[in-house]
Amino acid sequence: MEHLDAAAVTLSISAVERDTGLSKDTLRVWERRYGFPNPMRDAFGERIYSLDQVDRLRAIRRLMDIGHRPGKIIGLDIAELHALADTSTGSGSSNRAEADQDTNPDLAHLVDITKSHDIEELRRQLGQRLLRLGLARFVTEVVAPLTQRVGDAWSRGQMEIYEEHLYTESIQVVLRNAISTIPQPGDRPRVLLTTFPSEAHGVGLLMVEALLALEGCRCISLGTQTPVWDIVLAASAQEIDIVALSFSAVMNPNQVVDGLTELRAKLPRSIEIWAGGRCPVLQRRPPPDIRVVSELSDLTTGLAEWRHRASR
Amino acid sequence: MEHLDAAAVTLSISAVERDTGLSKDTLRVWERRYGFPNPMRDAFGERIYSLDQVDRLRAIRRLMDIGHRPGKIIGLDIAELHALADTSTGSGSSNRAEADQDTNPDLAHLVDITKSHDIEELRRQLGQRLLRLGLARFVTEVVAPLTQRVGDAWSRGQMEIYEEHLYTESIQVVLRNAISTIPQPGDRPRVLLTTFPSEAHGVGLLMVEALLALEGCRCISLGTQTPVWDIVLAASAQEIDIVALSFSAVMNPNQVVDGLTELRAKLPRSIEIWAGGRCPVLQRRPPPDIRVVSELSDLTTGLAEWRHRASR
DNA sequence: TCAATGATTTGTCCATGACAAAAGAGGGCT
DNA sequence: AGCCCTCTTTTGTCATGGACAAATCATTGA
Repeated sequence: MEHLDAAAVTLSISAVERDTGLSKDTLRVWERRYGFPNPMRDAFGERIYSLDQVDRLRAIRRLMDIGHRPGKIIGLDIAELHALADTSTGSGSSNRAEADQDTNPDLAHLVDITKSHDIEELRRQLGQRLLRLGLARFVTEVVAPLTQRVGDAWSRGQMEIYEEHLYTESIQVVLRNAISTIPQPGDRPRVLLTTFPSEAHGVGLLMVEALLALEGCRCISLGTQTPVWDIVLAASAQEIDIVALSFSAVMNPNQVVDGLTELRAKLPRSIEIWAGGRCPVLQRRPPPDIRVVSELSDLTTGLAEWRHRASR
Repeated sequence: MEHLDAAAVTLSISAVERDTGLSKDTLRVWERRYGFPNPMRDAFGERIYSLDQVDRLRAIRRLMDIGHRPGKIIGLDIAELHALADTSTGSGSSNRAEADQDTNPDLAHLVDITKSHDIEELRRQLGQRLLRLGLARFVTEVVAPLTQRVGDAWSRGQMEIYEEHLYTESIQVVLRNAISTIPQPGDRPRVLLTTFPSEAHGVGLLMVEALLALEGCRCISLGTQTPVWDIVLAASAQEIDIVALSFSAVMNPNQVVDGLTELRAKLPRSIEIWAGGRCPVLQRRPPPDIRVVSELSDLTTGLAEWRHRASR
């Protein structure tokens, strides 16, 4: 009778593929080239991976997502991987964000609540701040920096995936509720919100939707993961003025640039493309004829400019 | 629409894997054994599949989901496949669903609204039915069959992906709003809701959450795509009684079975696993010690049983 | 009619080789 | 510095073909 101890648990290669997102091919080729992972074999000669190795693989995956290369980090043990995650900041240590991190005890408090798994309390606290600050300030001063903190904590291995999911779900509940209370939906511009197929993170979209709806935009959200061609179809069917896309730090830079370029080519010039989020490549080499929204506050200025252009 | 490229479009093996749910290994071994699919090769000798073949593969996949075996049907052309799909009813249990499809003009009306792209109207109509029927009947009599219809229409190519996204988003808004108005959250059982990493569809979760919350369960949703090990961690941290998972028809059957078996092995026996959704493999070869929730109405009976057991 | 047994089908795994695309490293140039 | 053009290394994915357990079918005997 086996007990559920972590030591005895092993996974097949397809289970590891499912849990780490690394393809079977990649897992085998790493083993061949780097000697890691180094799975046992079962009675049939098939690979069986220990939980330790899967954890290490996940840590490696996270570091790769923020720009590290497998060959350099695959030899490190789990402690070294975590240490590396601590020193290498994923989302570029911008001065203001750093300051927020250090000086804002309220955010730290909210992160602590998240880690305490008391989601009722988290939602209560979020709701309280929403009421106190109003939706716009709540989004820019609480949700945005808090989400970044949670993302950072996750990429450093200080937070489990399920904790991040609980956080995301709570934010969604609060934001969606708030959005649905915004009285009269505006008319123009009509903004289509979505992400590319490899981007599953949807909180950024909700933040943008909240801010734009407050400013009197008509927001049409497709949720996450829409293929480029379907974005084009939707924009045309919905008579869209602006297509707004959100990119998290974990997205492949080339997919971002290629996708945006392709989208720009397929959309009529009259439709603007706004790209925002924590994805570094947007700052470093933004595609032409795309509006990069670095900060949430850029939304209002961008909107003012659009309205000015439209009124001519 | 611009059909400028329908004939010229080809897909790589990984694109076909994504679109059909058939693994690369399976695609290659079918080619080796049956001579189909029969992809062209590009300049580098890599397989490129025509849209025709992908359509045929999808049709084969659907027939397999209702019990046909690949060797018998892989030689049929697309017309024969469709004919076969029409004659062979999916597992016979679909009398009620079938009747719904044919007799319920209201559902057809809602599908038409979805395809007309008037999301304001769609939400209005949904809200109206919610008020008229109450949340429980709204979920079972409107959302569930409607979602199935939309899914069917999509898999038959009668609906664009973005239209399905618009539908999903509208349902989410309506359901989440309704859920948040359920007055007192119950205490027990504590139910954890989520999906496996390869399952991005979250509407099923919301339906279950609505029904269970109405019955006085405490629902903790992780949203979609949680790795198995994190489900285990979350279940323990949240003192969960029941883990409820949702599976759409497009999920790889083996991933479903393997994942469930693995989860069952890692969770303490005291925590139940409930698996529901339109995934055929759940009916045909359900893993042991898992409660398969075939119909939404099974939730109430299952809950009554759980409470009976718990009260002893 | 049903259960047990042998035959066939089918999906996944394995090992190894190959190669394009991405990322890094220089090297001149302004 | 910064930028653009090379060359080299790294890395993921694809290909081939062999193997085999598990699922399913077909057949036999009670």
